[in-house]
Amino acid sequence: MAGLDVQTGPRYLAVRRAVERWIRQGQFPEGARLPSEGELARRFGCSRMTVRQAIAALAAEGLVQRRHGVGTFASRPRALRRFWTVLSFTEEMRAHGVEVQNHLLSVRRERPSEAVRRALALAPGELVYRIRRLRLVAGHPVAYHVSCIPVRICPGLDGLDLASDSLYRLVEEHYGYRFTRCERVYRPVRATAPEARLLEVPPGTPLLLVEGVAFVDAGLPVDACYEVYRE
Amino acid sequence: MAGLDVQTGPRYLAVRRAVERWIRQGQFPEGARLPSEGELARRFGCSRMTVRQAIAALAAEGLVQRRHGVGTFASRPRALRRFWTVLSFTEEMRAHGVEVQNHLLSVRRERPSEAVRRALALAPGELVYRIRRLRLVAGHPVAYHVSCIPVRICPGLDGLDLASDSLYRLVEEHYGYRFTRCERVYRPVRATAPEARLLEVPPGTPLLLVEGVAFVDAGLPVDACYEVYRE
DNA sequence: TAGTGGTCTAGACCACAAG
DNA sequence: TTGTGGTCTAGACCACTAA
Repeated sequence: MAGLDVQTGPRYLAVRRAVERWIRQGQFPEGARLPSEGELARRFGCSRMTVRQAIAALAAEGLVQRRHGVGTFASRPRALRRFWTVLSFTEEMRAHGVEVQNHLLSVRRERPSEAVRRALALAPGELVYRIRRLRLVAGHPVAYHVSCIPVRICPGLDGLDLASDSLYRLVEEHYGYRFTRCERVYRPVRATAPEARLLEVPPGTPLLLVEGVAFVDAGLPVDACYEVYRE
Repeated sequence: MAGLDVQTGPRYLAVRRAVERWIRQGQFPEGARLPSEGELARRFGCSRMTVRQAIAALAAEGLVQRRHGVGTFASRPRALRRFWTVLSFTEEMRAHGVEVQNHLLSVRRERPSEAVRRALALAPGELVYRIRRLRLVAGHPVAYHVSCIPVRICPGLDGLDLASDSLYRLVEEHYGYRFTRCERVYRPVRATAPEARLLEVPPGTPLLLVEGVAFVDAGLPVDACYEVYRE
């Protein structure tokens, strides 16, 4: 009658399944308002707290959105955008509800290393901005990040607000590029002395090294980066 | 007296802050059992449901682990192990509390494509196991995955239970290897007709393509994989 | 003002794990 | 058997939003 499953198990899971079915089968298309919690409780013949438990699970999954004082709305299942956002650490963490502080250690015009020169296909003698940052979560350092970006491609990058915004977003907005591809290598390393100091771990602690290159539309390599992660 | 904040706001947030502080400051080191929910309710002068709301939030964050019938235990903020587990989709999803079903489409001994042959540094004429799988979350396909593993390195792989376990875990356990490095390329593609059919999207839908090679200790390439993700 | 979600209570019984 | 977390109730009042 109310659409509850015949299946056994906790009542809130039955409610959850029922509401999920409504949304997935299109009875509540994206953006539509669901019945209020009180109404659902009445329909399913359970208490409002039980309905809330079901709805909370769906909200955590991204299948519904709750708006205080307004209602609960059908939404899209967010699936696995995680991999996209490998491109942008800051945005990924924000999407997970984790506050990230980017502490800018330094940004300098430098002569690139041979590896970076090759990765970015630079002409001999060409300079890069070398951007060193520390990523902090809840005040604790979690990663040390070095990006190298050709001065020719992003002139004046050192004058922008690198501390507070996502580097990739900044490059996209100020220089009109769009990152579309990246290559990454993941491998374990042990913390060097300076890395250990920055990340507040003993030297030699196992870290994850991620090295990579990010490309924009035309296949142009724009960022050669080096990161080490704690944990 | 119970360590509740002076700060304003919902009571469950005060409880949450207090318990979080206990753990972060080491009063409950990793693995230690926290007071029971009833005990916490008594200490904080609130109902058990309020304590549960606080603990649920910490559990979602990974700062505590709950074990039915046993207790609640301090854990490590999981920080960013995400990147490690790029190596194993199944394990990563499980760690996030998402049930993944691996639907085995086929596993066959095949002659590899030229690209795979190069990636795996195969001798001419060498064969690979080509493992085609569909990843399902909540019954819906989210990714199509093709792995190629040299028959020489993992003989008899086609006889193992590829459907129910993580492929990498299986290889590590049965053949004594340990995956330590992987290379990945991420880029957007449009769904081909067969991919569209498998992932239940219209052909041409934007997908994320991840191509890569995974290596074991000695630097030996063991898996050349190709995956496309919805969304 | 009316209706919504957000918080909270003081109980209850069940399922699970371990001694 | 004991103690834990898991589920559930039938209310209550608050905070927010929109009419």
